[in-house]
Amino acid sequence: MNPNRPSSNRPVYLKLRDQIAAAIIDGAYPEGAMLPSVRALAAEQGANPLTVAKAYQQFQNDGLVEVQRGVGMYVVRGAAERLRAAERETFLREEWPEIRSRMQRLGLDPADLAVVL
Amino acid sequence: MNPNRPSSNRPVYLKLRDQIAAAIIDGAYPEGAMLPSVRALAAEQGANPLTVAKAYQQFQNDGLVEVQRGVGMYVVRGAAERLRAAERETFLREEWPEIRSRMQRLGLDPADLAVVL
DNA sequence: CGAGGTGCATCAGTGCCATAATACAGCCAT
DNA sequence: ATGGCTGTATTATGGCACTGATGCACCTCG
Repeated sequence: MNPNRPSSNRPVYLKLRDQIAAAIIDGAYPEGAMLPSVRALAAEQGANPLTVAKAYQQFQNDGLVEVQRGVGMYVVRGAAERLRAAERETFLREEWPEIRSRMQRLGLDPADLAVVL
Repeated sequence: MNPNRPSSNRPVYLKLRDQIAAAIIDGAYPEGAMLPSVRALAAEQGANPLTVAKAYQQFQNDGLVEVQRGVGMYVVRGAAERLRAAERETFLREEWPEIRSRMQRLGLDPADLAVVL
């Protein structure tokens, strides 16, 4: 009834990007470590290597990942914290206001749902 | 830096749909009242009439709006509450879990942000 | 010097979205 | 009845995002 913002029909490269970002923040990809190669991650996720590359792209643009051509991509020092700070900033500025007003309209209170975990 | 879920580059017909839904829930389009005509709303919003029609489409499919051919479209009795209930349901089931875990990863607590209004 | 692993550029295909130009069917007030 | 308002169906078109297949440039290791 409501085709709103389901993560399902979201572009694959964005889902991958979120997933990788989460892995970096959580330390699943530690700083200094090498990321899975585009082909490896593509095979694992059942996606196209180029789609994975597109997901990786932003991280190197933002300087969170260092590319050694012919070798691989490595997580830069301080990437986790920088990434978290940046994501937090944009979340609060662009996403939360809409979510907040939307919940308000629906008669929901974030404080009540906070405990649900 | 983060092209995540900006309402900006969302399809027009979906933005219109959300906007109309909000107007119904808030009572800006009271029950029994006639909605703006496709052409009128299109002109006002600078969109194409067919795009507006596409936005209206779902509401009649869901029986929240009644069409009187040659006259206009009217908000059905009980539409506001039914709409709110449906949106609340899908929000809690599909959107909130992701938001919740995302905030958790970023070190944010919904309860803290609730007061900000 | 190859072999096999990297990332990356190029080109092509597909589908959704939005717009446009008409045209039609129904209702209503003048 | 006629003009003017409703929603709707049709067809075509341009743009853009997403995905995909292929091949090339680069590096490391044995």
